[in-house]
Amino acid sequence: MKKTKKERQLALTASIKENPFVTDEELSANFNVSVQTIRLDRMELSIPELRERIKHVAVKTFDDEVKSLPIDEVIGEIIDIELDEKAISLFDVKPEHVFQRNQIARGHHLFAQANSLAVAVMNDELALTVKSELQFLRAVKAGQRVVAKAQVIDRNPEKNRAYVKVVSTVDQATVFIGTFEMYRMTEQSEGDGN
Amino acid sequence: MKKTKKERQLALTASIKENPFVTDEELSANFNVSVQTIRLDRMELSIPELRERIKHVAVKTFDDEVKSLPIDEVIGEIIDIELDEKAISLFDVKPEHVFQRNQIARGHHLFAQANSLAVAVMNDELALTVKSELQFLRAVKAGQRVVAKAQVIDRNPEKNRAYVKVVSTVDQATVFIGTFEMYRMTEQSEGDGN
DNA sequence: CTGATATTAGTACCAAGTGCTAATACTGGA
DNA sequence: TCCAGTATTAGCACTTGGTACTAATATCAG
Repeated sequence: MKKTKKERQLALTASIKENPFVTDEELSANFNVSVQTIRLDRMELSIPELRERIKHVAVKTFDDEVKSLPIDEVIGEIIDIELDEKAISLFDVKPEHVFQRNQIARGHHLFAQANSLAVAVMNDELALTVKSELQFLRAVKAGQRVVAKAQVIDRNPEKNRAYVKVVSTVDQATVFIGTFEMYRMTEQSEGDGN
Repeated sequence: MKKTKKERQLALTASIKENPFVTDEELSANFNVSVQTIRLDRMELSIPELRERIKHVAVKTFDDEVKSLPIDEVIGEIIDIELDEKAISLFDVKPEHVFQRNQIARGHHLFAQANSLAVAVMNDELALTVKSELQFLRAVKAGQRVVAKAQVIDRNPEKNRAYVKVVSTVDQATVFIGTFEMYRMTEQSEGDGN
């Protein structure tokens, strides 16, 4: 049985977002409605026609040929944080994070999650990693969710240091342990003129 | 005065390369020839029509929109490698690798370069990092080129282990030192059924 | 001046639409 | 049950940026 207008329009939006190259005709076939209905839907949702959509995608790429995104600000999603104390982040391992050969996550992704969490938990203008010791205990595979828990275990205000321990687990099993010696830059004294 | 056919076709190719979004009509105006001439030129040069050109640009970007995020197979460019012995890679620090606040490179990029170099130097089907110790000695800024040198310093064939030391420098100054205990997986014995 | 090459013109057609009008279907409430 | 209002479908003219093809002119070289 057919979906309601609302459901269809939601699905339509999703469908086009996922594949901007789809024509009204294909959509009408997918949703078992007439092409006109699809057009009306697009109007209401103010989704431009195929050619415009494609053009936008193309222009976008043409523009940013420069930037080619790096790893994001924080790797993983921080779901809990108590500054200067502890923090937790989640990282979903996707196919692009693993070795093709055996689907095992590359070490630097686990490190990136842990390290950026260690940086985030510091209650400072900026924190830099000085030293770190890592143990990769268990292979993590694509599709798994890594939970990283960071804990500030020690501080040395005179030397502007803090020590953070990060334990990452998958389904309660520890897969990675890292300790980080962080250099904190709280003082704005030597800030730039900006 | 008008250009010869050859000149025009050269200019046309360049023109379209520079701006794939130009229509035949615009081109015909640019070169002071008829639209048909432009079409004939495109035929001879086998340059596809506007929409196809745009679509290709769009598809390209759409493709790498998916994969762009992961760090690539090897971070940095390997310029010299002696399997099981040593390897060297270059990594140019770009704006996207640094903290916005102070332009200092994020630790995980240095780690990623070093770690992937350590993996690469292993003469094995696959190598995984087991443990590692890192020192971030000096801040690296955007625009600098990091030279990472990996050296296999020890081996323990019975335990399938190897030890790799990576020293990264910028202008001869050491910025990062990492030691990696690697687990090697040479034996195909326990391979999956794939 | 002739023949080949180059250019222009014009027609029919296509895809993937927009914009508009009109008919039909469906659905909820008095 | 009927009626109003919303939803859906249909149909037609028109638009862009072309393709495919034919035919008429220009232009130039020997």
